[in-house]
Amino acid sequence: MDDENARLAGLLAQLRGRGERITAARRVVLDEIVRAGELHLTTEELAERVHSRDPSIHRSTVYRTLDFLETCGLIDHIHLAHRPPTHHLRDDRHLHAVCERCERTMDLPADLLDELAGTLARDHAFTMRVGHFAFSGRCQDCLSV
Amino acid sequence: MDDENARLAGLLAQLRGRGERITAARRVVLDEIVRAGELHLTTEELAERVHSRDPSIHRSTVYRTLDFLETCGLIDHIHLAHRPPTHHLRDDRHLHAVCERCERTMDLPADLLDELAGTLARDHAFTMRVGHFAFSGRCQDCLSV
DNA sequence: TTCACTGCAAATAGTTTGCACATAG
DNA sequence: CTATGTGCAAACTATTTGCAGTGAA
Repeated sequence: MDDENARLAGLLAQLRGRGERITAARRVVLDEIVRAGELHLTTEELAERVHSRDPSIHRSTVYRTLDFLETCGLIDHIHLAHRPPTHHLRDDRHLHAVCERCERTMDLPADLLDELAGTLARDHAFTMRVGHFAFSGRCQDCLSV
Repeated sequence: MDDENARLAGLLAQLRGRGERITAARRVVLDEIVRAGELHLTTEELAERVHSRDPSIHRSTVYRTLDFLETCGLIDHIHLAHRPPTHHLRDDRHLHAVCERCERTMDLPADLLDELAGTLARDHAFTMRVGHFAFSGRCQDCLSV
């Protein structure tokens, strides 16, 4: 996908613009996150993909790189149900709901939380970071079980 | 507190009513959860309190007991920010917001999510389990930092 | 008396860290 | 050249499990 290559190039440009170094690890990790798209990959899953592309990149480097990219504001992590956190580009703005029984994840429009975010800000002086946690509950199929 | 003793007695009665055994571990774990009230104790924190009251109760038993009590419907766990899950009585119905910077937890009324829960059920066939995750964001003091 | 519950030790999953070496700029 | 990033091994935190023995009903 040319689209993905362009996206990667843009992200690397952001790093360069901030005066950060571009290393093999950062390039490959970012690339895998771009390629993963709407998949929700955990750190271990990303590490595995990264490692299969470049076996010299150590798992601990992937952990450090993800921290770094998040600090730089390029990516975010999100908690889906009871598995380790997953990572995605920060500009992917949508919400998630996970069925606590079948573990199926569904994507939801980000504006569902707009009103609640407003209420929290107005009445409780709390600025919500939308989307950091998934909603937990039951999908239709699992409701009666 | 007589109130807390009564609450404990009621919970034990529920177990007995279901035909479950009442053991020392179950008694002490439930008692500590009742006494903890609005504190949000992790499994390890509970295990420590339980152990200091009865050193013969092993940490792994506390894990198993918490699972058991949740399966029975007496307690729930909730994810507050980036620490291990915390436990509370199921009939404690309120929401939480955690500041991602100072880690302070604030309690919020449960009805804040009523409308969203309705929308999810109506438009997305998803029945939300309210309160399983805390909101993440920034409290007023940390907003500008 | 019987079977569910528990203690213990060991295994597992996920993540972090110290340090010496490698490398981007 | 030099500070920053990385590999590696080891530590650490949270949790689970197999098994043999204990105790609630």
